[in-house]
Amino acid sequence: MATSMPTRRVTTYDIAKSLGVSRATVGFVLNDTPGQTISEATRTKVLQEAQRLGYRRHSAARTLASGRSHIVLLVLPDWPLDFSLRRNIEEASLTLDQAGYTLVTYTPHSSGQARPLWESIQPDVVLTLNSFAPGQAEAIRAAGITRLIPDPEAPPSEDYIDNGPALQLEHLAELGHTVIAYAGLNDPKVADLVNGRRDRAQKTATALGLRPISWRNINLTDESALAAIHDWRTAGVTAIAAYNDDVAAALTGAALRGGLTVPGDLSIIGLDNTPLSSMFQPQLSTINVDTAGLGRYLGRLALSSIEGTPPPAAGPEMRATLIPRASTAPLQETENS
Amino acid sequence: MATSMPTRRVTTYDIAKSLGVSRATVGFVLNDTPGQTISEATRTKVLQEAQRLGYRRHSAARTLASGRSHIVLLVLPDWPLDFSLRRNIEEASLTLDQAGYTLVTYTPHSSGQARPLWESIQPDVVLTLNSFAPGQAEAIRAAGITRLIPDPEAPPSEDYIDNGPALQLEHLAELGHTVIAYAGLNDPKVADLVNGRRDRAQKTATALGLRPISWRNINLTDESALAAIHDWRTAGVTAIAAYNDDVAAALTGAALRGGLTVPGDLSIIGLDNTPLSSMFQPQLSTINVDTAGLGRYLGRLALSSIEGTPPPAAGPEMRATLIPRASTAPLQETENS
DNA sequence: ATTAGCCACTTGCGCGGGCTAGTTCCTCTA
DNA sequence: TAGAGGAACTAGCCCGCGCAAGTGGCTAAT
Repeated sequence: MATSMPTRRVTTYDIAKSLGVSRATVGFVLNDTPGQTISEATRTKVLQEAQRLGYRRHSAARTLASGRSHIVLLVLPDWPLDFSLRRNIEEASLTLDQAGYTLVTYTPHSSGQARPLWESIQPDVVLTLNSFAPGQAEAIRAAGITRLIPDPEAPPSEDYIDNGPALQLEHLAELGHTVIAYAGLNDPKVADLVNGRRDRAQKTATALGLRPISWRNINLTDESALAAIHDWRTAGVTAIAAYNDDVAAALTGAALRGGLTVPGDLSIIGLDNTPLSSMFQPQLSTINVDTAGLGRYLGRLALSSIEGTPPPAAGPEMRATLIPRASTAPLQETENS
Repeated sequence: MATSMPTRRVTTYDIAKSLGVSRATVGFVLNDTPGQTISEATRTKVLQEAQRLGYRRHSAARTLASGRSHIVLLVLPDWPLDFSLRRNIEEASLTLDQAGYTLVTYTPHSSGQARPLWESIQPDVVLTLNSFAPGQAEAIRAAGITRLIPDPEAPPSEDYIDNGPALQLEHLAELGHTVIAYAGLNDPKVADLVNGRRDRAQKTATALGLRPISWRNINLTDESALAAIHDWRTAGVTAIAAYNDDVAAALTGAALRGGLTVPGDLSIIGLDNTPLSSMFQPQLSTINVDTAGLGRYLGRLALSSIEGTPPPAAGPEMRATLIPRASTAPLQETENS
């Protein structure tokens, strides 16, 4: 094999020349440019020739000429990419891809990457899952990017996804529990999320006329979980809403090893509907979040922002739903220490 | 505030005009173009004006003109991004950044993203940590990218990092153990890694004149770990080398809960030197891998490939080192079933 | 006196493709 | 039979920047 000399890349010009048409025509075909009429014969000729020559668009040239990079940047927080998040991203990516956009994910690292990614690739939109860190939105704007989602100016619309904690509380209340605790995760990286969910739970409790829930952040260890359970038991707690399924699992495991029964002595409900939650013994009641649906929604949100169309309606399929299983049960009206 | 009319972006032309110099001069200053002599006065004038006008380079135009995107793409496998991997990436990113390149990470998702990232952003190099999946290298080449690391044509140089398993075996052998088992992780996503390390361990055992190690992949559950331990104990195994610290922790925990002592009855050594390993009780012997150093090395490797300079020497600081702690001990010459 | 060479720049082409403003040809009326 | 109108294209500018090739002025060497 000859060490393939730097064989120039195939351009629209090559296609045009070899077909005896103009570059513009080729461009129109390749982009399905609206408002252009191209005969079916020419269209297929161009497409075939492009295929034959192995044409691939030059994204940089396209970006330069059109002013749009067709790249959507998703700024991720520093949390571990768990099961549900990955599904979410994947689905958003797919949605965007179908519209000709590419999703790039990026985690700004603390140890100061000098040139943030949004400067290097000029995305059309920058997304984030929670909200932009202080100063971050300004930095992105300064790089010439005008479309940020969620809009840093808009008030935080906490409401549109995270109704999971509300469902947890409603479920437990419905089972007759009145003394409920909230178990967060003691990890600074997700502190914001934990606090957000807890607040949501607290509000729901108030709305339901329950007494204010007591909360505590635990580590995923037996000791930590047991200590929390011990305190809550002495305070008369009969049900726990957990930040996520991992926390619920830790609590349930600790409770069982500590000689309690679940849900007999203690009802515990998680959130996320991870595969683990249904394999656990007892199977954990939890909240299912349609991550795939959320991902698609995020993708459509980005598209609407780019194309200036009205934002997609948040479909009901995206609301969290309760998955009652074996770790929650009606309050037993028995001896209470 | 006037809804800032679409205020055109600042270009080198603007700087040049406002300073009364040519665009080229501005470009030379902004890029420190070698082989060009620019007076200090002009240089600072240009820099100041660029600053004042808020100039930011247009990456697409730069890519188009120069033929290089200054982007390095790191294709990640589908594993969870654990502690050490993140450090690794971060360090590589930093190294590249200092040379004016940007590292973008990307995980191809199974559910078929239509347009892989390397087509959308035309990176100068595509890196991967292990090796390219079958067909992947060809796909990348087809997109016009010529620089792949590791070179798919080169024979796998298994040797340059993963001497960790060898160290594990040597350590255990040195302590007098002769019947040693290897515990992998039963997760299809990391199967290649597991197999690679196990092979490495196996080879070392042979080289040391030990009898072939028996191996088994476990899940991170008590039952799975206990079952493995039980079988190995009946086979006379006195020491276990684990795929990583998590596996070592699972085994150690299970052994203790199963009534054995570690390292009294069983020596166990992990790999990765995760924070967990030193917090465990007993503290786990493990292998430290200089992930930060490896990250820097990867970055330099990419740079050398782009700039055509000879590849960096793999410094000794990148070799794995043994961290002997409390979970391994000399073989007890006692009753052996 | 001529030439060579350096300094500090400038001119201008081209990267690949989008897109506006034509142009040509054909068909269909009145 | 002219003219309107549309279908099916083409010409050519422009995007912002890199870079090769120049350009005039000046000094140092032949």
